[in-house]
Amino acid sequence: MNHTLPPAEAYSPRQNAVLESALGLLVEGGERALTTAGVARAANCSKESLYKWFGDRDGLLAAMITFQSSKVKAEPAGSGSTGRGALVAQLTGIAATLLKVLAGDVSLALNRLAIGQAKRGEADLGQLLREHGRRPIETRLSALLESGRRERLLDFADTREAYRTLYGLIVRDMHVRLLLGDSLDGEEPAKRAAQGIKEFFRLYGTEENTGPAPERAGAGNERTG
Amino acid sequence: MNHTLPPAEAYSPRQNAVLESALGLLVEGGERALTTAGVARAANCSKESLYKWFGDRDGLLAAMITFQSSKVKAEPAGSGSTGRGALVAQLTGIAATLLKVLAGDVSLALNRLAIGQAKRGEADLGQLLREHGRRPIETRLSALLESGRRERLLDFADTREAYRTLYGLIVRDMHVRLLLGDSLDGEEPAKRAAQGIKEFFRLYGTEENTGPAPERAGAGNERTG
DNA sequence: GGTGCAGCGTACCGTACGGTACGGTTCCAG
DNA sequence: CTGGAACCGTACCGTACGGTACGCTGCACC
Repeated sequence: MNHTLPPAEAYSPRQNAVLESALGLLVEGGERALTTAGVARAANCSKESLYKWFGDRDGLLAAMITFQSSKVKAEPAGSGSTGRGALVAQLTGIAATLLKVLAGDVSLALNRLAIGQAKRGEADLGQLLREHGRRPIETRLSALLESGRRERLLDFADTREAYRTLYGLIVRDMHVRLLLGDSLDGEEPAKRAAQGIKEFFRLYGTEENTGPAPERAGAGNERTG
Repeated sequence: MNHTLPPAEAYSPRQNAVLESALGLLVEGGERALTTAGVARAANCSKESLYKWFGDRDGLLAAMITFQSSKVKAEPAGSGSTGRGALVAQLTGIAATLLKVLAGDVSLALNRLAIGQAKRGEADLGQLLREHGRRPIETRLSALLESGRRERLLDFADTREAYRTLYGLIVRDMHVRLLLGDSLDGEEPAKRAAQGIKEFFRLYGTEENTGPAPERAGAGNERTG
């Protein structure tokens, strides 16, 4: 009966439904709306069951994070094709997915929850969110970057550094802005992803692979004849 | 007696001291520690005075944000010298300052507070924080970028886009990581700022100003024979 | 049919917090 | 000296929330 770290195996269908209700409540009204009584009412279950299943309120929050991350998983691992085009396509796809996930209601709500909870030093939910939410993306992107390096399409020394730069080029300040309540006015995920990847190749592509020096001052005019 | 929007003029010295105490309390224990009774006790003032000065708890939070941002202001507007070296130096300086501010205890605590408060739609403190914390940086950096463009050192179409890319290259995912409770292990602000500016010039510098194609894979070893 | 278990709904408890009221003290103006 | 304003410290109030206990129902199993 260790509730301190949520189990890796999934919860029961009933518990999944409860967690779904809780997530909806969180998305709708923020942390203040996520009371135990509120969750019980929204999910048509008793508070006693909540405490039996998740230990206490913090356990419920942790379960919500693991549950949500388990839903996002399971992607099509990418085709085995090689070459610059394939690499760009895969990177762009992951980048667009990343942007869409980060901008999603549930992700934002959970990040707000974990960040609001975090204090100097202790950061229980934050670590959980990093482990379940960010590390998978990092490993996938890093693997792709390194495969690109093996193909001599990319050139970098430190994978982690390259990954972070790529992340910065893709996400920029969008995430924090959204977390603070700003709206992404017209930031198209796919377009941003493509642009970020293009810029990344200009920085870390091998000489013949920095891509067509893309539209600079003229956004939409002649393409370098 | 409109407490809804905090006054532009500074608060009285006594009130400043109270706000300072409140910030300390927030940094130390997070939002949960920031109770009206706790602030009153820490600042040796009465709750009644708190409510008289700041209206209610939200007014106190808003006052803390404006107060803190007012302390960060007042920087040496930059020398009037021109040329690529000066531009790089100024950009790097601002970038380093930005990183140091973002990683500061008080900034992190206030951002956590505003983010935790933010909900889908309503985001009272978030807007305040963006206005007082992020917009000044954006205007300063944007002005510098445009002056660089006038000098034909930089080449970009959309200032806001260029600014955001610059921001992404400098900050990357550091801010969110810190907000989630991660520690920046060995990320040197000055070094990161210089690296980010260098990369930005490789993307947006004019042809002769993309900088010396900097150390790529070989951080000290052979350069692409 | 009987028995036990899982779970729902509700009532309940203790505490913590936002906000208000009040008495006492200091300080300044007249 | 007197009046008042500002303010401190504390007590107080209502409410909301986390967590627990209890009675009831439905269901599986024997």
